[in-house]
Amino acid sequence: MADGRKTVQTRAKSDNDAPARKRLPRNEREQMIVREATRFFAEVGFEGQTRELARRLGVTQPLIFRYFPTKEDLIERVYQEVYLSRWNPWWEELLEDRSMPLTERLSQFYMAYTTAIFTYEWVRIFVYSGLKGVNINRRYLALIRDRVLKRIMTEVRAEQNLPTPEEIPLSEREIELAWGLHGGVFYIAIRKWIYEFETPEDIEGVLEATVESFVKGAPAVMRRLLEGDQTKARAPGLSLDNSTI
Amino acid sequence: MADGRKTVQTRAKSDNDAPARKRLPRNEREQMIVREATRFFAEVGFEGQTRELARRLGVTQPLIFRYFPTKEDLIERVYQEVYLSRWNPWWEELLEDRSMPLTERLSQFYMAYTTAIFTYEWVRIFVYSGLKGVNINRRYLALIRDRVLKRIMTEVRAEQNLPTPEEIPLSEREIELAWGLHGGVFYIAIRKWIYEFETPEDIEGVLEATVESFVKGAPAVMRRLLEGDQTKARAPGLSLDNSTI
DNA sequence: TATGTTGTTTATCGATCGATAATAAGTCGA
DNA sequence: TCGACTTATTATCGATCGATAAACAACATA
Repeated sequence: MADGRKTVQTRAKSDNDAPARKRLPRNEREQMIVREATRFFAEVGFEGQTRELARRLGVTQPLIFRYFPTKEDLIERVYQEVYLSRWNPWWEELLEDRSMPLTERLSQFYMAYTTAIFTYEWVRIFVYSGLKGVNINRRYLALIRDRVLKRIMTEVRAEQNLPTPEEIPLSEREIELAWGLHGGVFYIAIRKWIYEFETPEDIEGVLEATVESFVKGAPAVMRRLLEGDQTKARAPGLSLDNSTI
Repeated sequence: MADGRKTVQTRAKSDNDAPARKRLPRNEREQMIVREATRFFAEVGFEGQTRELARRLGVTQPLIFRYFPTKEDLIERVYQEVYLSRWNPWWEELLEDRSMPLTERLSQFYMAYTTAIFTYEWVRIFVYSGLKGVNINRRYLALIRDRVLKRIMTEVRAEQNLPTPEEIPLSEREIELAWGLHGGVFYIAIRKWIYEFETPEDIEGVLEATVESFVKGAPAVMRRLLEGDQTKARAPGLSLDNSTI
């Protein structure tokens, strides 16, 4: 197996599109490794073997360890590559731009958000690192909660002329309503990248419908919650309440 | 390492609660292995090593292979253990029991559903097998779509006196609305078991609020969709439409 | 108590893992 | 063109993996 390949080994595996590869500048080779490692670990998980990664790179396995002291260091770098600076501060401004209808804002936000992070690499590495128990995930969810969900619920309250969070703090139940929206959206990515199940080709239309349903459904629940009905009793005549006609 | 432990090895690891263990009946030992393997693989993934599993069981590693020819066979058995017959046919009847308000039905369904499958083992093994590309996940999601989501949307249509699926088939967009609800609910389990993030202690209340929001929000979107407005144009005056007052 | 059956352990194999050291080869400035 | 520097490969180590075979020990039966 190591016999007939020796002469060919100065080139890439010969079956692939990989170009000639010898002796790249340090930065270039490093980026190449990180990029391929990201794809590789996203596909097979962090137990993926350095030899297989090297094979995909068209280099030998010890070379990886000339760029990253340990495999764990490489993984850490992959985390940075995936998570770092995919967050767009403009999203937060967008959500509270009241010159625009709330439905429009939410649709635009989720279009921008999903466009940014609904990728094979991001979603799978996020789930893999979550299963592994890495801290990044908890920090990220806290970010979502504080910068997105709380903003959304604040805007829904404003839209309905309900008390501001300064007057009456957002309840856990209200945050959970927003989690319902956000989770429903993210579950599209899970269906696609984790379970490889069918997903709509027209994401934009689905997001708009989901957002519209949320904006029309959540306020009624919030009003009920804010009116002090914290019990588990269903409000009577509930199914009548939404027949606006 | 194999020295001082020899005499102690007839008992369990001695630091744990594991009782004396020698010479169990075949069935009993087999069940014990499957149960511990389920917990073990749910925790560390299917790359978890048979030696560590054996250590947790308080037996030697080769013993596992006297009950399961290969590790893959054991994993297959774990799949069965986790997925098999956790489906309750009564759920389907519940969803279409029109003597009950729809909100009530959906709340009861999701309470029953989450009680049945929101466990550490189920959720994590489901995600692990999904990442692995196992077929079970796609089959399961198809089950959810056909037996749950389509039923839900059929009932929402009936509630709103909209055409039945026999008259006008359910559109992909409507199914996606239901996926939004379902995904939002399942995301609670993901937050808890995959990301180890905070989740509400009062699941029932959250489910009721989420369901109520869905039942009040989805019909408006569906009416718009069924009235032929399939374009991406937002309906004018949308944010006014839901102010029922 | 002797004996056959079967659950369990001991010992070990071959493959594969991350990682290291030594060597080869490409590149650039003098 | 030659030597210093850097990139990359070869060869290999020690640990660990799933799996096998042989020896051991508990239990039922006579």
